[in-house]
Amino acid sequence: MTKFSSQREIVANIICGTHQHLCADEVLFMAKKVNPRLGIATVYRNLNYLVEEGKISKFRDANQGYIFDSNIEKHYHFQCMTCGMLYDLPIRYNSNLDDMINRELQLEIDTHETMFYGTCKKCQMTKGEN
Amino acid sequence: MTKFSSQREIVANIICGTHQHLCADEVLFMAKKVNPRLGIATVYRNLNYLVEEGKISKFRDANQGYIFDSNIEKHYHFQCMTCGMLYDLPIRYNSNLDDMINRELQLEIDTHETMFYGTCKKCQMTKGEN
DNA sequence: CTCGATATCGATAACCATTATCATTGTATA
DNA sequence: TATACAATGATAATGGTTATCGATATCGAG
Repeated sequence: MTKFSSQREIVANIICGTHQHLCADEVLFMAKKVNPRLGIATVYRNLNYLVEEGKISKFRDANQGYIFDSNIEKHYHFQCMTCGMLYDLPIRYNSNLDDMINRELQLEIDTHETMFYGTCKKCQMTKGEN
Repeated sequence: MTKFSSQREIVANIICGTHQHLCADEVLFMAKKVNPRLGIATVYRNLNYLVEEGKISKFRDANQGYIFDSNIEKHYHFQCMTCGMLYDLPIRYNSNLDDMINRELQLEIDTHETMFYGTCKKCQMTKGEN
């Protein structure tokens, strides 16, 4: 039986109240502003609870560690290889791909994750200056 | 200036002579059969050299750590969430996606990586038995 | 309201994959 | 061969995540 805790509420509010992609350290940093005694273990615990409950998702980027995402709709990401910034891409999830592979290769496809890599607008301009 | 070493040759032969996806531990295990003194640092060093030289590629799966892949053609992967097995998918890389995003969102897209998740044929059958 | 069961916290140890260090060994060229 | 230096390999360090466990907080029963 799951009990209320202010720490869980803080973590949930941080990750759900933002449309950014946050790593555990960033969540900890923000959580400490509300409750400075809150620790990294509590952050991971509650982020993983939220993932299990399907309220947020997590994925990996080009670097080490997990990125936590309050957007649980299936969607695609872009990461700038110069500054590391992560963006959601405003293109629709192609579920036809899953169906097609399911049908043609007899695999049970649940989902797919796609990460686009390249250079963001800001870094394209900065490059030109050098 | 890069010099010959038998260890580098062993690692290169293992990863290039297979069509599997190998993690560093697996490469070490196979390399030790040829030269038992070969260490994990040498495995990583030489795998990363090969990646830098563009002779192999590396990516992440659902678990921790890197997967090294001798197939440097852009292609898609499938991972069975039951047994963890990784497969190349026999569908062509959709470079139109990169071009489309490049054009419509003014991002400089170099590439994209897609991982499909689901259940492989073998595990579909095993599931039915329970 | 108080008590007791137990879920949660949080400091920190443990873990695991990867990378860095550095004395030793191997390679190649003058 | 002698010399320069690239590469090795044992191991320490690193960094992110998870496990441990005594202390604390929550909540339902009485």
